[in-house]
Amino acid sequence: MSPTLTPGARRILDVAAVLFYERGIHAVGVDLIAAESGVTKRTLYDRFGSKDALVARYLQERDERWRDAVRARLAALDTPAERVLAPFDVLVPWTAANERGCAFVNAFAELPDPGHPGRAVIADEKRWLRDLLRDELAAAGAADPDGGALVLLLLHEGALATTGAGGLPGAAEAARREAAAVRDRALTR
Amino acid sequence: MSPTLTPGARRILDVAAVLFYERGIHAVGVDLIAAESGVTKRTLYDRFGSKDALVARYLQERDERWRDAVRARLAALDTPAERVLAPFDVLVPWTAANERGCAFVNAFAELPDPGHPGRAVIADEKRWLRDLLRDELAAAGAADPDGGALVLLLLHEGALATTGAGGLPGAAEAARREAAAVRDRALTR
DNA sequence: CTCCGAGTTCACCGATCTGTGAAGTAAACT
DNA sequence: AGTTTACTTCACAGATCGGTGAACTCGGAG
Repeated sequence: MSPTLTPGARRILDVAAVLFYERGIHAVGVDLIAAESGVTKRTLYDRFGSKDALVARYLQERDERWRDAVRARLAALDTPAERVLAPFDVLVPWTAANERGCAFVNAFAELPDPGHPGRAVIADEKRWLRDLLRDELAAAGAADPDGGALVLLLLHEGALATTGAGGLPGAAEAARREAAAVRDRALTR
Repeated sequence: MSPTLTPGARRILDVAAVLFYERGIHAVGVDLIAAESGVTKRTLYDRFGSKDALVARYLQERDERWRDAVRARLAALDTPAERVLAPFDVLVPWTAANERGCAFVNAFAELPDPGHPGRAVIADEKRWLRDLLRDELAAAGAADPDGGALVLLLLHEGALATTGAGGLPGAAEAARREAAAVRDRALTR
């Protein structure tokens, strides 16, 4: 999938991922990214072309890492009912390690232009999760997979927002508990 | 509380509110705000002191407007059960008019410095809503007002995030329906 | 030996950023 | 008449922004 980054490009992307998430996209300049990567700005532009493209790559890689975590959790779960909660299982440790909320929501806040290459990545990420929740609910035999998936999505996104801007570290656990209750109601009825 | 803004300052704040929300805080410069307000940059600094202070004022005023809307809704509701849903009643038209998500979550994404004057406003806003939900649940006789308030908060914030970055305009209605179900369970048990 | 990819150094571009200093104007208030 | 309030004009500062051009080094592969 990704055409094997050069060592320098790898470092740039790792540094950019941390800085963009921790400090925001607009607040972090290419000069800082280059300096922190032990690389010149010239190399950054030779590898990525533009800051916008680098931002898109950052979001893309973060999306991949998160999907891999969800897929890994799914692979460890057998019963359809358990599988519905897989994203919430991942969410608990994820929010503990990422206290600045959802990187995609944050990026959305900073990228008002719908034509920005990063916007497509954001849209993909949200759609992927919603589709996954819907499919798992359907596989578990829920009466209204679409409606249920939307409610679970609300809880998921709410937990991310609430751990970030809300400053409530326990939000993910609460979201997981409530998600289980929503699932049970969707299955028994 | 607010010491009656001068006409110029009023225009500056109105323009800044739109631009900050639509395009982001870092992306909007003071030159643009001044120009769009029909005011010179000098006036902007004479009235507000700094961009950071202007940002804080923008958040503060938005917070006040939103609280007023919730309080107005509360004033029109009688039964304790209805009152619990007041923030969700406000949320439906609010999200329809503000398609770029929660201004406070967005601002949080752009203001990583905990010392920024805007951060206190963000924290206040979230706490106010959580306390209100808790108090209304308690007044309605809920068994666990704290736990219930957190779940309702998750749905509320989830709806805002999902209408914004998620691009799902119907999220607020779904959140309101689910909030009603959560409330009913909290009251009957 | 030669070529190429990866990365370096360094100077530079034009634009934009927040913020300030000094002086002047017009109207309203006392 | 005098003072205050609100705002203007204009020039300027210092930094930082994203992005580029040209030439150079170095190691590995053919």
